[in-house]
Amino acid sequence: MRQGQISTTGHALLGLLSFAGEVSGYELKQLADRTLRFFWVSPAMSQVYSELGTLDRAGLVEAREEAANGPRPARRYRLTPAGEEELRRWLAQSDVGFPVIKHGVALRLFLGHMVSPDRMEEMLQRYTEQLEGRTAELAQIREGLGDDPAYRYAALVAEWGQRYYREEAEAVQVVLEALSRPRT
Amino acid sequence: MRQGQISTTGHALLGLLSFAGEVSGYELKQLADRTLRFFWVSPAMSQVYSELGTLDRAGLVEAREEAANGPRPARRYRLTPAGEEELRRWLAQSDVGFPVIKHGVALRLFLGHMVSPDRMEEMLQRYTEQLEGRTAELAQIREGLGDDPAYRYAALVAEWGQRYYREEAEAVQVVLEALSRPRT
DNA sequence: TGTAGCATGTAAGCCGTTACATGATTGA
DNA sequence: TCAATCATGTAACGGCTTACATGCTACA
Repeated sequence: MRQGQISTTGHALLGLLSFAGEVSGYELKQLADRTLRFFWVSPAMSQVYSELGTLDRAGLVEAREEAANGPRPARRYRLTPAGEEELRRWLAQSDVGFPVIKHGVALRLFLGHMVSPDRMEEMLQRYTEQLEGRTAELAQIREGLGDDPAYRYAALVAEWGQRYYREEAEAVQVVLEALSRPRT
Repeated sequence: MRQGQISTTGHALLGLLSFAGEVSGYELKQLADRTLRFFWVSPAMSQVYSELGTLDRAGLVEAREEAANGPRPARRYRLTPAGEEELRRWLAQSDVGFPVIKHGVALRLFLGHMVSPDRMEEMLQRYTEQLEGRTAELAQIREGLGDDPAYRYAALVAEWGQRYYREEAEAVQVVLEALSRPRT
């Protein structure tokens, strides 16, 4: 029942459970891949399991054992009242750091004096393609949310993400143009 | 002389040394705070020192001991030819992952169904202010770079960053407006 | 005289990943 | 019958942070 030692990712999983009702570790990971991935990090499968263990020991989630078909039990987890309380407390009190970005493309552009122009252009082009892929994924997710008020906030975040990807694509075009101009 | 075990942050520091000439660990950290921080992560002081140790043992940087004023020697590091080679190799060959964002504001917006409207608005307002601060910092850095071709790429990254902060601020305004409208 | 900045490091520990281990079910 | 997907976990380790330890110099 000790707390304060739950990580942000732990709280994020708690948050997913507040939507999801009762899910297995496996399903929780899939949900994270469709949501958290876009604005946080989708934890590895193994971390989902270990985090659920921690949350369970802290009394913040509850496991229900299903008919074990195999050597290990099949568990489904749901939020406990204490878990919901902790989540609300964390949302109300934790301090919100400025976003941290690990942007490999920007890092390599910054070190452009050591990269061949061809490689640089290829990298930026590839990033543009990846952005298109992500935009498409996110558009599909946004569509799936519809205008159901239950997903109001998820929809806002998805729209924010789409905006961001669009802007990134434009910024990359600006960089490509600047690079194609001979330097003064 | 073993390599392939240098982390991305290690390579980023190698990259900073390719600009900086010869610097102390302390100066390298300061440089990282003015550059890496905006698109990667500025490593903790202690990590700068341990990373320099690793790079030294790998022959990628070279330390020159200065008159030790105190119990510990004062070291200044510079890139070796092997270090420059490794940096070029890494830039040419390493695969560039899609950027990873840990966006605490978006995470909390996503969980908006558990946050009071007041707290949410306060959080978004605060983020706007932080964005203004960052924008000002970055504007100053961009100015300092001038149009010196040596800082061509740094300038491009700084401009990209400014664009990004501006867009984030606009996106937050859109969210605030959406939240202030009564839901359908 | 005390505090901020310059300066270098070690130790402990958290967060998270990859690799490994195991097995059932479903469909091509 | 083979591969993919569902499903649950352990072990080892990397990367990074915070806390701690130490001491000089300049300045208010």
